[in-house]
Amino acid sequence: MNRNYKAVKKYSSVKCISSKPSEERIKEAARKVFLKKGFDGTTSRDIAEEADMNIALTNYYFRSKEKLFLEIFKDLLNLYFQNTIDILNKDIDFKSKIFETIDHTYEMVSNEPDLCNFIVNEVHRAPERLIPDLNFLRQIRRTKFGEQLKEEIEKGNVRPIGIENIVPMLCGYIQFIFLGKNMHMKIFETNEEQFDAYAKDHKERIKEMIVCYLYNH
Amino acid sequence: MNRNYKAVKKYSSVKCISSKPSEERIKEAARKVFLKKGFDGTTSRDIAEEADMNIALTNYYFRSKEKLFLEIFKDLLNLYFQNTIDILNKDIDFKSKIFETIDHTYEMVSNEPDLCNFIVNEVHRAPERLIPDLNFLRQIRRTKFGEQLKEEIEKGNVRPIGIENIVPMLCGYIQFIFLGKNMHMKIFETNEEQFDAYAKDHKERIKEMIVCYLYNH
DNA sequence: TATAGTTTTAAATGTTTGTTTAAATTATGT
DNA sequence: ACATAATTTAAACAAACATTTAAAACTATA
Repeated sequence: MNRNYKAVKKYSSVKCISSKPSEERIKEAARKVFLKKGFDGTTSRDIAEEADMNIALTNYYFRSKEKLFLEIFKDLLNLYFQNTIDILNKDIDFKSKIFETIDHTYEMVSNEPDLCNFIVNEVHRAPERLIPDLNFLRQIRRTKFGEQLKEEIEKGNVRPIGIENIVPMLCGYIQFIFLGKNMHMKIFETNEEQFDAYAKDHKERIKEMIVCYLYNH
Repeated sequence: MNRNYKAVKKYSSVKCISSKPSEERIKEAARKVFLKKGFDGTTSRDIAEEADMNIALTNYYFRSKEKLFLEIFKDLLNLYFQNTIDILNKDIDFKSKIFETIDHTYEMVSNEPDLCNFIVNEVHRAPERLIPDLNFLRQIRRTKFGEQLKEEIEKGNVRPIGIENIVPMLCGYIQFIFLGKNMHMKIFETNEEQFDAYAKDHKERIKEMIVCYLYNH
């Protein structure tokens, strides 16, 4: 008997294709459970149960819970950052880019409500997990948006401000609203629908506030 | 033998005084570990080790890990909200109150760097834990600051905005900066000292931004 | 259809988990 | 000093944990 066929990648990729559905099902289940419960709160059995598969398969395909987590984490880190970086590099004017970045962040956290909490918490608990993706993350420091910002400041249109201050404004402020969603709903006794309306309104306020701050100096 | 003397509170409080140091030591250790690792990431043995005490004592004094957590959680929820509520009820003018609230939030998260992440994450994972403290939390909806805001809006000084929109601006925006501290330090390759300077600068920007937004309409 | 390659399974591995036990120790009131 | 109450201890508990095993069940192909 030879275990870890898949894990050690001993055989041709052609053969592996046949295993794709199972491997994919585990990843999808793991993604779902990790997002909801975090690494510490998730057990291998949770994942197997969610995927409706034998417990041994998670280790057969991914060798360990940690390695499976790191694959999911990498994907989710991409989902969290990649589109934003792309928008910041787009060929549109400065102010539109501000609005689009805020809108995109709002859409992202609306569509994947646990993503923010997951990323923020897992990075906080174990920041060393970021190291393999550091080069990817550092892209945020060198975007077309950064050049545009510099231009606008030099022209005197926009007040002096660094990229490290403005990006959290575009991405973080609306994220915080969703990070504290449950808290907000309890305090203000609202349901999901009412919260969504509130968040949407708040998003527009953030846009106006940032523009107001940048252009009035 | 009679176990759970302390836990079931069968005997006079005079006797219990002698146990205070131990009970307190466990609470302090638990607070420290829970803050750092969260509920799921903390084991009873972590706490006992941190307190340098026998494992059985956590259950002797608090009956279960869950009950011990809920005591800590209650305290930390208070630390997270009480002072802010007090400031919002203070007898100072509207704009000073805005600045003081932001400054206080900044001090709070500086002094207890894990507090924000802890509250945000634990409430997200198990919002039902808030229920015993709901009345306390709802105080935020009825503060002197709310009345002052209404006045300022009626006078036409400040743009129309609800308490549910303005309080997250005062508390949440600076919190987000600290929630993503590790992420920020990795992306921008800064050390603790540099991050603190950045956060302090950003705090002042938030103040100016909010005032700019509220008073220019 | 025989065979080798691959996937899935039930069962077991040794740890670690939260919690409990009963005995040993310390403190208290008289 | 003594009896009783309270605290602390080492050891054990069953359950849950991540992971591994070896055999069984598939699948592809020659």
